[in-house]
Amino acid sequence: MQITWNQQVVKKENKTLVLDLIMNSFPISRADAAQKLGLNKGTVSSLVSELIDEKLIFESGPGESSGGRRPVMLLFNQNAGYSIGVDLGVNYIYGVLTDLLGNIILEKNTENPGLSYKDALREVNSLIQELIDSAPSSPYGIIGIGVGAPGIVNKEGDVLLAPNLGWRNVSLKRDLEHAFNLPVIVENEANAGAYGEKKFGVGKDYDNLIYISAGIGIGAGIIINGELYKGINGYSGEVGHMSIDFNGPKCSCGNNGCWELYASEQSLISKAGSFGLENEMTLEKIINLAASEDEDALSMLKETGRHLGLGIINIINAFNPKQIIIGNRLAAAKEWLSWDVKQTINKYTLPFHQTEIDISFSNLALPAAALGVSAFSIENFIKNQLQI
Amino acid sequence: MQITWNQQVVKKENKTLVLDLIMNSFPISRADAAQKLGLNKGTVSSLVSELIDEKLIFESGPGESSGGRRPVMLLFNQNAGYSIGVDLGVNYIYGVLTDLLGNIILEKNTENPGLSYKDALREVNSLIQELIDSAPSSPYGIIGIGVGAPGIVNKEGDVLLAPNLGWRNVSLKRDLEHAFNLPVIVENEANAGAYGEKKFGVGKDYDNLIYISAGIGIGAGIIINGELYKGINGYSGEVGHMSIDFNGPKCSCGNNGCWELYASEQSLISKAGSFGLENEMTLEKIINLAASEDEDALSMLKETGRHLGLGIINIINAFNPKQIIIGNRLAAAKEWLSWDVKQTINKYTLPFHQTEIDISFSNLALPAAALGVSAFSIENFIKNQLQI
DNA sequence: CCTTACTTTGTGCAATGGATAAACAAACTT
DNA sequence: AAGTTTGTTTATCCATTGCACAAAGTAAGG
Repeated sequence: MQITWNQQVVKKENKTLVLDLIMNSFPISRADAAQKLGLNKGTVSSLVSELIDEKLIFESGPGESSGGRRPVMLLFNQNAGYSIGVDLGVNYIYGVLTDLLGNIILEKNTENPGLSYKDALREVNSLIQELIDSAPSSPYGIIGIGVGAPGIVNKEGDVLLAPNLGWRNVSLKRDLEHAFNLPVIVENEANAGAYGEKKFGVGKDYDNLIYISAGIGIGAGIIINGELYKGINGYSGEVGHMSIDFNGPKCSCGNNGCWELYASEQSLISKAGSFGLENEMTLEKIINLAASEDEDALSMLKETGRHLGLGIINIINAFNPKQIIIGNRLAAAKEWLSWDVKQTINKYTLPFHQTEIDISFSNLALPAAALGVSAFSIENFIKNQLQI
Repeated sequence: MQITWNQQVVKKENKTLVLDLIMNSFPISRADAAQKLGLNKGTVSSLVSELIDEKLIFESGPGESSGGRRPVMLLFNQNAGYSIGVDLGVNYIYGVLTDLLGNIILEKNTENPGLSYKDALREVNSLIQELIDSAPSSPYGIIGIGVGAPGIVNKEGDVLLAPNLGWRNVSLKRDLEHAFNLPVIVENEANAGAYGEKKFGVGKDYDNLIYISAGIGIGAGIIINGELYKGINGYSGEVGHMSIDFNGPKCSCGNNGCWELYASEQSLISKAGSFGLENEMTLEKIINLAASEDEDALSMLKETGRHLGLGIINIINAFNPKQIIIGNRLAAAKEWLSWDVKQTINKYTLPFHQTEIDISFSNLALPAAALGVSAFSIENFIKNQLQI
């Protein structure tokens, strides 16, 4: 049995169009919406009155006249409910409570939670509970929880492997759903970041982009036609284990010369060792050294930039995206990486690709991963809400 | 102004569903179609009668009774029109005339046409004209022409660069449209092959696959959710220039250690040189040597298989597809490549990927590229036909 | 300041057209 | 003869549309 098409579907789709328009270009009048969407004024009026009944939008009062009757402006009711987004890091848990437009209402951070799944889950639960407790009252309450996790996540929301946390086959989504009785979405951290950047960050203007999450390891989130592409099982974007040197050193994954051995935070720290710098090196220390013009730090970063660029070239050749966003921890070193990344790409990419591609870095002030998963929850909620 | 939804759209979509069903599972009765699609019997009856009027389907007579009145079976009118697909190779032009189901009615081959664009275009024109002239008469006649070309093709159907033909910036689509006054589609050869395999070949059962066209160079066609993914400009799938060894030899593209320096037909022939085999080596000669158990040929092929596998691992990690199809010239050496390709992938891929992925080779009896572009033309035609 | 003509906004209502359910006729099986 | 299956017909439902219209504004002239 297939999806069939009938008038109910038409109505649902048109209602979605109207709501999307109000969400994206507010305030807007009924007449303006009708004209922009190509729908009849009456149709828009009737859909709008339903949306008002459902408390998803509201009338904000009269707008400016353009030579006739003053329009009644419509606003999306961003406080109709609240969403929670959690970025589950290796040594932190960061959570946000957002309104339905993704504006941050409240943020909470837990440093150095226990590594074991049991401990981490307890911390995540208590952080989420705090966020829930401090949410303002609203028609729909908390509409869902999104979590970004640093590992391989299947389409059922199980974390199959999170090497840096030592987790294997944990049913994170199911456990959280049981704890809170709310819709839960669990996504790979790179996918979450990709969507966060696409909705709220430097990827706002593009619908085809690839977000490179360069942290301890490297992962990628792939946005095609404005939607996350997850592959057949949800494992797409494992570009950290793309080999760029098949004669290179062994990687933990079994392959040789994986990209993340050359261009991740981990690799940068290892390079520090070979440069004879002190042990216990961190990305922050390296950046500080570079800021004070330390020659070794500068050339380590230059090399990392070149290696980042080499992998990005491979990605560009395969996907032909409109934009590449470099995010996560290494984005903090933008100032020292950017030139070498772009130079490498310009030098070694087919000329056709170069003219049109945009290479950007994340703005670290934006918690892209947490906002991305929060946005997923919001979209699910709205889709379900308009279902009938 | 956006696309808006109304009853006409509903009708068009339902009509498409009915026609698709009849195209894919024929013969089928009205009642059966209604049940399978979840549409009302009356709706199906009315859509079917329109499709019959448009000569896209016809009644083939009574079928088997299942305990009551015998059904009237419906068939897709595969002879309502004919489509042309051309595979433009480096030293051949191969064209097919197909019915609307992609069955080959006639094939024509031109060996060693002139290399210059002017010469090749003249040969292509005359081959297409011959196919047109021998098409049976039909309600819609020739419904379109598809061409697969070995090079970088943008979304406007210009061949921007075909290194092995020496073409640069030729407006192939426009020139053919002017010559025949028919809808023309020009696609990259790998994209054409991918779609051909997906529709008619070993990819029939899958909707997420990557076709590796391993010929003189290497390209890939990417099928996501049953549709060709072309990237923002149409340049996706340039995986031949994915570097698998950034310290490796220089490639003509400017990069180092590109995959096609290790795993293409060209590279295999070069390897022959380093093994001290005679000059003027060809893939066919190497295969013949391997068939007679020549040690050098066997180990050359083994190495090529391993190198093929290494690049495929990178592709799997990035895309997480359901299937990889190795096609074009090197597929002829399947017997000597298959084991090493699969072995390499098993050894070096993350275990999650391994369980579910299907690694296949093209069946060379199937002219995938020509059939793929022919299928594109057919789909365009049907989409336009149902537009009103 | 008032009047008049014109614009723009938003609602109400009949018409349109496509899907649906149910009744029904035709054709077949048991 | 009774029951089944197929395909058509008919009345009904429902969402969009176009148009009329009321409400609420602007602009210009006296």
